[in-house]
Amino acid sequence: MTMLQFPQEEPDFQVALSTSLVLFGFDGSDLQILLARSNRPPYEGALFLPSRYLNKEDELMLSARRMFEQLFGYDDPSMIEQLQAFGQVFRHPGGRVVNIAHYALVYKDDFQASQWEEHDMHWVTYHQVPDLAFDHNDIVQYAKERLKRRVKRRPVGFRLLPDEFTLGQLQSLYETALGKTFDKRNFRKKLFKTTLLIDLERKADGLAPGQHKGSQLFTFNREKYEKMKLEGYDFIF
Amino acid sequence: MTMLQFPQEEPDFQVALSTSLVLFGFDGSDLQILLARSNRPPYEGALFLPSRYLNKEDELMLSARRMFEQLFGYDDPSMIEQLQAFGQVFRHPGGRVVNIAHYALVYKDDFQASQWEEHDMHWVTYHQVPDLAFDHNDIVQYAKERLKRRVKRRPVGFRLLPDEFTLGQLQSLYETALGKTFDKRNFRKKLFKTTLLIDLERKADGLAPGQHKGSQLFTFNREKYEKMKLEGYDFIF
DNA sequence: TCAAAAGTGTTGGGGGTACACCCATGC
DNA sequence: GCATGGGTGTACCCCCAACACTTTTGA
Repeated sequence: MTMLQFPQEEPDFQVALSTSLVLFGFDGSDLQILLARSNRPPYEGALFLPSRYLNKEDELMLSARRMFEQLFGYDDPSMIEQLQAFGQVFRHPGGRVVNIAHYALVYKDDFQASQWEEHDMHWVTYHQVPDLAFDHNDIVQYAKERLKRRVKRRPVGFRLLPDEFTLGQLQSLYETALGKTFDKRNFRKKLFKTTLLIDLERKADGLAPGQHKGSQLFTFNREKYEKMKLEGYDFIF
Repeated sequence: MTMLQFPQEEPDFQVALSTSLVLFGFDGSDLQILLARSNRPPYEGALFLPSRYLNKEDELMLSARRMFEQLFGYDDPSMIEQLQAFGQVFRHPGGRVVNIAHYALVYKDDFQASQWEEHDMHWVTYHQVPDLAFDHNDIVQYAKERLKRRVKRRPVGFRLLPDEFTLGQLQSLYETALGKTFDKRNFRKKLFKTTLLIDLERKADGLAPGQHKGSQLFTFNREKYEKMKLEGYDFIF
């Protein structure tokens, strides 16, 4: 009880780990979060975050990566980040389960729609997350705050957008994630100043979701961003 | 393996949890981190963060709070924050141990020195953390980044300082935590603008550690800070 | 023709940064 | 007397915020 030394008393090897994944997606207009609905008793009908157990020998991110791969068809660990451990998890009849929550940003077109129907998975809009099972609302809340911080410091927004996007889409994404509105002219000036946008010198045909026909198309300057990351940069929104 | 549903296969109740605590302190001049040295085989001589196991029924922060109480003689959970779970922990012969790391900010005078000698605990300066056992260097690194973010957004620095402090102490703390230097005049202007400092209209007697005799003494305006927190505020350093 | 989104410049104010000298204290 | 830290004001520049109208498109 009063030990601060190694080796201490014996560890208590009776805890299980689960992972929940907060997936942020962008459908062209709106920021969304992926939820699943249980189709089996006793939780039938309940909404929750995509979740799995970890085996005791698994690396902490493994379940999140497996889920990601299952939903998207490929494995890209660079998109997944740990949030933190949540201890107030549902009481499993078998014992203590601690949830190590993760989040990831995705462009929705990558999705394997077949997976979702089978598991009754749905996107809900960022502002309309309903009551979830267990402590998953807390996790979503924490993930939103993390996203906010990330969007402020890094141009992560580009991860959510399709390769070619309009400034209207970009602004709408920033406004949702940061919870405020921007003046259109000032927003554009600020973004251009970063020199991270490449003007594709083409206009949208209006077929892609969320793109207004006639809007100028842009893409993200990845090489420049990589160089800026090496040099250290200031990007505060 | 491909389940995304509750209930899933059975959880694996064979993991143990430990907690490590990164304690940042300020001795009047320097930012420091508390380390322990093992005095028993097989880890004898190794340096590590103060750490404990969690019992399976414990709330996640409990061990961190107990350690804090043991070292300081009182329990103040508002000072402790979870960092995240670290999975690459030392291999315990008995099985998998996941470390849920926490950090806290303290003013060193609160410390119960008797506790330390018994457990061979020492403050090391922020910039001179040696090689630690297990993955504790990773945890320290993560904690430093978290501290940096917190210092930028909240006036947490005041938690580390004694009730009465000089502007020199405050600036030195900010410079260490943020890893850069500030112009003295600009630093003062910026701090005064926040109106979070109260001029005590007294000068330091030079007896308190790190205080230059003759320096003006200040204290932190807690009421104002509480009000600002409610209203939401912008404090970016 | 009407509604919704795109596109486009200027101005004023505030905040950040750069910069130098004198005073008080302790050794 | 010398070194160390304390204390003070100004000028410039950049960035941010506020602000309105015309054009294009689709319904």
